[in-house]
Amino acid sequence: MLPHVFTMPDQPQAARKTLEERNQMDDLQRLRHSCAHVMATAILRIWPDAQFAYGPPIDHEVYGFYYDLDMRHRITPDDFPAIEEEMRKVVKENQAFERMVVSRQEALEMARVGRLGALVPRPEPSRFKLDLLDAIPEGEEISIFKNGDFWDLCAGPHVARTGNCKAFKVMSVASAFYKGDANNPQLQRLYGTCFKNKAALDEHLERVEQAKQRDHRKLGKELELFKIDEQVGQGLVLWLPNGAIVRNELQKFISEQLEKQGYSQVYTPHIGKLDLYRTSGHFPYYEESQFPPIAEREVIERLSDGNCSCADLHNALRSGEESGFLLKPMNCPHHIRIFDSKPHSYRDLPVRLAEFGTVYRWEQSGELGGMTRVRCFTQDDAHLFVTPEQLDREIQGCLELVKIVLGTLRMDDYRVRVSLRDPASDKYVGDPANWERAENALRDAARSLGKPFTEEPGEAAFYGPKIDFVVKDVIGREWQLGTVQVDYNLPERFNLSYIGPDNEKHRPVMIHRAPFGSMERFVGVLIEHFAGHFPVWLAPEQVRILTISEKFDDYAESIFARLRERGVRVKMDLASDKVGAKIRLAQLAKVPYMLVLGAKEEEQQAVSVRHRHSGDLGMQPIDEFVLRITREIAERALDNAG
RNA sequence: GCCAACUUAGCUCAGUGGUAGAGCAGCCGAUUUGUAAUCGGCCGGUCGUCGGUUCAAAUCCGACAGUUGGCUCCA
Repeated sequence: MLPHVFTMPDQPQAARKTLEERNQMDDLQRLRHSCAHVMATAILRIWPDAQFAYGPPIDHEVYGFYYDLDMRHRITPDDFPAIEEEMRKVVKENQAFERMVVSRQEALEMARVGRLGALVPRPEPSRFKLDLLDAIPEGEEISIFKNGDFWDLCAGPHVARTGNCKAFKVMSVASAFYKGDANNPQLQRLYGTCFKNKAALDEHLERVEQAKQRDHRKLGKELELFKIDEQVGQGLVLWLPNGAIVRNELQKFISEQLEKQGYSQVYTPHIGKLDLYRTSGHFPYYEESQFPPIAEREVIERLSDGNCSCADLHNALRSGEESGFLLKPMNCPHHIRIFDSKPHSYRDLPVRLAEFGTVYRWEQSGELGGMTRVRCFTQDDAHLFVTPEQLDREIQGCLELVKIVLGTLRMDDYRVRVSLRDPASDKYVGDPANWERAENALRDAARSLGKPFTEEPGEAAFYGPKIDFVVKDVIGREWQLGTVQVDYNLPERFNLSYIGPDNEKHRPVMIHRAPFGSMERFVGVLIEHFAGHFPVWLAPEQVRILTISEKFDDYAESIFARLRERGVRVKMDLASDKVGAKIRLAQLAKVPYMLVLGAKEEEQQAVSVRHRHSGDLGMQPIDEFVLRITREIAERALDNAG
């Protein structure tokens, strides 16, 4: 479950737009596309052997376009100034973008003599352009765009002159497989962006810089929320005390909601027998994304005595000849065995089994990062066993939960994706009528969220349709958080049943749902959502007491005790610093409330309250503050000041 | 997994072939302070690891590990 989603710029094939779509390309895209040509021109002047592939404008938070290329020189960020310098010259030359329609023959000839994506004919053919030409359907118009000496196979459209690309920046260099296929060679991908004017560019760069300040990896370190330790392992999150508080509060909150919705919470072990996952189909089908199986000591010893190799052991486990265990990649098999531990009447249904269940997946090393892509994570998982008639209502219930929790955190910047089956394919299990019903139920549920959603036929799993919640991180990457999936497959595989009113056995339908995905990813996204300024109920440190001088240590102790007794997470700063310094530290630690204590306060049994956003709130009786903060915590209120 | 860049004190970073530096944090002392940095001292690193080149390596080369940006993958 929990597919991680990564959406990047349109891949070439998908990018083949119709003429109409291209005409609708907005001004900014047109400008950026033109800037990509300016960049290519500049690169060729510096490195004449560059072979260009694709160079589209993209819809991305940070980047505005890229151009994929291949050449001997490896571009590094040190090269950016020189590239930009050369680009400025091209802009200054104010070359006209000229469109020229050619026949396929003519285009092929240009590519053969290396004239496309080039300043002059070259000994080497324009190999990517040749390939690109192949992809253009017969009968479609083929156009060449020229600016100065640079000729490129390009559908356009472009701005009038290179002089329009006034405000640009080369942003980043990375690599990309040609045509997005891992079997193809890797090209250098140079990202850049371009705006109408310098002010707009500067504003954009400033925004990108601001966004980086909220990166959960940076804040996670600064606020001591979590760490990933080299000695523990890649992709294995250590929740530090502060992060653990945030997670705990969230889990408490979610648990409360689960109770209200009639869920039963369960606990299950982190491993299970291989046979369990054979039944579920997870092993060895998804083998490459699981940690390798665990063999029993007795088996290892017996086989080693017979000179058995690692490969033999592996094969014996794989084939089932020997038994072993698997770190669980999903919680459903365990929950299914709980459901199946006794017979069920239709009157018992729905059975809703919930667990903050920890799962392990072998993600590729290059994909790991922060808390958003890890190898061990805890899902806010649950499995609902329902009759077909109950499906609609239960799906609705799942979305209710999402609405409540995301609403409380005011996280409304997500998109909803409904994944449906591909009508043309026959890979799907389960009765088509049931699918129809489930898809309608999911669609209705999505509609009830009151947010725009996309329907994506062909994206459903083979076992059932689903609805996903997708959010963006600070650098524009999309991550899937929650998911609600209907499953017709596992009840079959485990031969689940309930006794219906007709006294016959019936097959239940399962719903997998993890409304926030994993605690790791959710908290990672949450850190960025709040920029580390957690609302009081989530804040690891809710109040910090700052004394004016050591004379007030005793008074501080009494306030401290008072707050702690009421369950408030409070700390004291009794150092001999000035208040200004103490405030600075508390602000940097993003503590929501600071209580400044001096002579005035002690005299009147009061506290001077400072809020991290609103500043000095003045002096108030301690009782009043206790009331204020405990209410704020109980209500799970957000900072008014944001 | 692939391509590239990066890895120096707990943190942020300087140091490009000649015996390791700063600020912050920590500790000690002085100061007793009113809403975003009081002053001074001390402690702290076999420069990611291993190997190579060199009279000499944080610095050059290689392998490995980790991080970052992409690509690929993601039940």
